Amino acid sequence: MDGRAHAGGPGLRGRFRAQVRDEIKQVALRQLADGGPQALSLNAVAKVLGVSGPALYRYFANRDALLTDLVVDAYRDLAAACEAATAGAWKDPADRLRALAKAYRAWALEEPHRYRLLFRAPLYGYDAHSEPLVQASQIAMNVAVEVLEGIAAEGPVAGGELEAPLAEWAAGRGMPGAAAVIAVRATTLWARLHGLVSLEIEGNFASMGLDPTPLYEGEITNLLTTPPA
Amino acid sequence: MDGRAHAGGPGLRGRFRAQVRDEIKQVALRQLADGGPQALSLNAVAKVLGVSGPALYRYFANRDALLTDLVVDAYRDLAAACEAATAGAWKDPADRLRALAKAYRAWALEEPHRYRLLFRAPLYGYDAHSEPLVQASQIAMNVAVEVLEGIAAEGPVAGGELEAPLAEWAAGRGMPGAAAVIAVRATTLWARLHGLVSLEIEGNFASMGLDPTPLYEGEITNLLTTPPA
DNA sequence: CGTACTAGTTATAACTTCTAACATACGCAT
DNA sequence: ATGCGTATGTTAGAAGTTATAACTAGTACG
Repeated sequence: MDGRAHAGGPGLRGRFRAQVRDEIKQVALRQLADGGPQALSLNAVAKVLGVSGPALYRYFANRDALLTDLVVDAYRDLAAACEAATAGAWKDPADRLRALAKAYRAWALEEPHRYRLLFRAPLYGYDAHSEPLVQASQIAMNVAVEVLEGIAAEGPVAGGELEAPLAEWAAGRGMPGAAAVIAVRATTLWARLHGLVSLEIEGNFASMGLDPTPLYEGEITNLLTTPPA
Repeated sequence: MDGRAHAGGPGLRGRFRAQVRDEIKQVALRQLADGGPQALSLNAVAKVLGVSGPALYRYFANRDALLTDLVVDAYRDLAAACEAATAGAWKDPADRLRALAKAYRAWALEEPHRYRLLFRAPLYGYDAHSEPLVQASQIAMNVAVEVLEGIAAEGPVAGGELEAPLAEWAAGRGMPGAAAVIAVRATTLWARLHGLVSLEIEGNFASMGLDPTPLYEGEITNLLTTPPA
């Protein structure tokens, strides 16, 4: 309880700590890229970094903590990529939605191991969505919501059974203005994109010898012409 | 190279072998149910079965071989459940499609660990879809194709860019009659179901506090009213 | 009835995660 | 400038994993 600065603070030591954490995650990502989550070994990471085994436990409580951190980072990265692709001014909001879908797919294809990480129950023993993970996943949803809001604010105001819980959810996220319709469309969009991307990166389309690009276009067009709600 | 019967044949020894393999898989599934693929340990399985460690290697080449077997079984089970739910005579083929979606979702919710197994790259080092796995996954597709064939044989004959490869794929599967439209709809159906189911079993909907049932209904209805192609 | 093959055993190597006990070195406040 | 205290790294080791090797016992089949 003395006035000394601890490692969590912004002191020199804290900065070094953050830097090492990043280095560890970088190496871990490389190991994860070839071999999947199974192949991520703290020991191997330590060896690459030139330190010996248990040193890493000063930076991450355990292997799962490192994985969870990677998941959160991945959610942020995906959301950032989608935001970047949809930023700026757009004549046709429909084009903006298409750009969002394209960016989502592109990110997943570029780093399939990280995308896979997102949807694997992060800690099989724990609650599937512990707090930080829920928050991280919502970042991605926010982008979808924002893009869809620009498309059809004039859409049907919805009277479906989903309205109540979705309106509540929207309110809880600080966007009480967002109608339930938007939320329905956002989740539908997310589910469609995830379905296609997931099948694509697992090779299910490739094994059938077909390029799924038209399927993506079809789903987006469908969402634009006959939106749910 | 003598005339003796080997363990693979239908002899007494072969039957015993098959039975033990099944027992192993059963115990493995139980371990997999709580703890995920990470928690599946051959040693632990052996201990449960009352045999000691390396004995299991007489029945499965390695841990991944066992996992692959479980994946194939899961594909067959899922397909069987969908077939059973759509068997018999149906007045309205649309209802049959709804029954298919319901069965697909129900199976996944009943055994999320097995569903997760399906879409996890089975052997990270190998080709994502080695031959037996591709075959197994096609079983599930066949059900979707068959159901969709009954719905709108009169649908638009499709002139999209997907027609050529899909027709080829259909022909290669011994259903040259199936138009490319059907294949497009089948893959779209599969992707939509998988997207929703995947988000549901990972808790993404639950974390938002909403029941995705209407989303399923919406997607199926949409597929019926404005089918892709 | 004997042979050849199978199914089990133990021992062992090379890994893994993670804890404990200990040494060092460095930043911070005095 | 100097020393305290913390953070960081080290080695040792426990308990677990996959997987191989060498060996033993049993049994189905010709």
